[in-house]
Amino acid sequence: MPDRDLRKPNRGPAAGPGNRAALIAAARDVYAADGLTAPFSAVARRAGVGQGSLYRHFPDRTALAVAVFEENLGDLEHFTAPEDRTIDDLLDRVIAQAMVSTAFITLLTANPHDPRVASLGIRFRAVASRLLSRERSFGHVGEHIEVEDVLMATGMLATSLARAEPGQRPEVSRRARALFRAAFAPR
Amino acid sequence: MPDRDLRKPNRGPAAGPGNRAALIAAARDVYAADGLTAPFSAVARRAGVGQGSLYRHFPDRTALAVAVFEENLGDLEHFTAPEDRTIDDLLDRVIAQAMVSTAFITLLTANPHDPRVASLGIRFRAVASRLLSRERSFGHVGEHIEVEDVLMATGMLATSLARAEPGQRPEVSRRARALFRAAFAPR
DNA sequence: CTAGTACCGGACATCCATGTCCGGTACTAG
DNA sequence: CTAGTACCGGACATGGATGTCCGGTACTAG
Repeated sequence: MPDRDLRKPNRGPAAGPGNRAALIAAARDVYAADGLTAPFSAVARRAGVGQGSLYRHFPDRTALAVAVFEENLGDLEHFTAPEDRTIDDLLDRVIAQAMVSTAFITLLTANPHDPRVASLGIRFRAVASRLLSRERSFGHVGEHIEVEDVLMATGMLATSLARAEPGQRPEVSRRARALFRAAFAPR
Repeated sequence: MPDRDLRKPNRGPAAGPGNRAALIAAARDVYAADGLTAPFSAVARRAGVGQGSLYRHFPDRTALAVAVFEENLGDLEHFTAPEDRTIDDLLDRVIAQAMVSTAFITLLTANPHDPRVASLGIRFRAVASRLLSRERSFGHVGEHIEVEDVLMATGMLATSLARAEPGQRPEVSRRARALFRAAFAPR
């Protein structure tokens, strides 16, 4: 993608629909660097786009965040598609995503009421549910474990990672993983 | 405590050191209602005290928060003092405090770097450590569990409660408790 | 009573994020 | 070439939080 000419203050409609993609990419960076609560306008600045274009494409921050993390959810769905995936794998993948940015789970847990966010939450729940029912049928997971437990675990895991210093994250995830593995094990 | 005469805009030094206590009490209410990030000035308003007095007694929000939650920590220390207290009891007490306000754990986990907060954290850790070593000696807790695991569990527990709707908190705490009990059990 | 002191309350200046609005530009059609 | 359109960038008005500053009041000492 060649840089657009930034010398003139106003470049007109030439920027085209690429602006939307640029905003999403910029938002991903900004969220990773400063968290989900970073100033909305910082996204526009990072994208090299005017405030107006930002609000034209995304009326509020949730709209943008959902657009960004749609992609994360797609990754999770795709990753857990194979028949032999486990809850452990899911946790791994969540950790991997959280290493880059914890904003996704922050979004899911911070305001699950918003319908747009809720739809992501439902899809995430479906992923967890599918993995859980299969693992239970194999006896790899205790009968007493419910989907809510898996959701709680992923939420706690990601939240802990979000809070931890980046340098501490491997240690945190290791510890949390051990804790939840023990908790999920058949009695 | 009789209400002070609020008709005149300025009451002079008569208010005395009672202002400090009033601010701490007000802060406790405000934190419980709106969380730790409530406007600092809201505390002054709630206490019926001027902005000036607020900043005179507490140069920044951390100073006030530490003063407020000193009391919570004292409660935990006192509660876990008897010889027969367990980690389960500690979790219970944390839950009980979190039902009223989750701001305490929010403070501990949100900025553990501040030396004033860190000193609270160290005392909390001491409480957990004492309980853990005793329970391990009884074989009530797995040998593989370390203090960090207990701290992580309390942090996760309180954070989950903080995020949950107040109506959902009993359910959340029940579920989280079950999870951690299983995780801590001897193998 | 009077002068001095210590402390109080709240106005206010400052800063930052938000969301709107508009002059201006690039493209399109005729 | 010209007129019209769609869209862009960034200035700006607004609102809220923060921390400072000062006129004023209650108490104390002489």
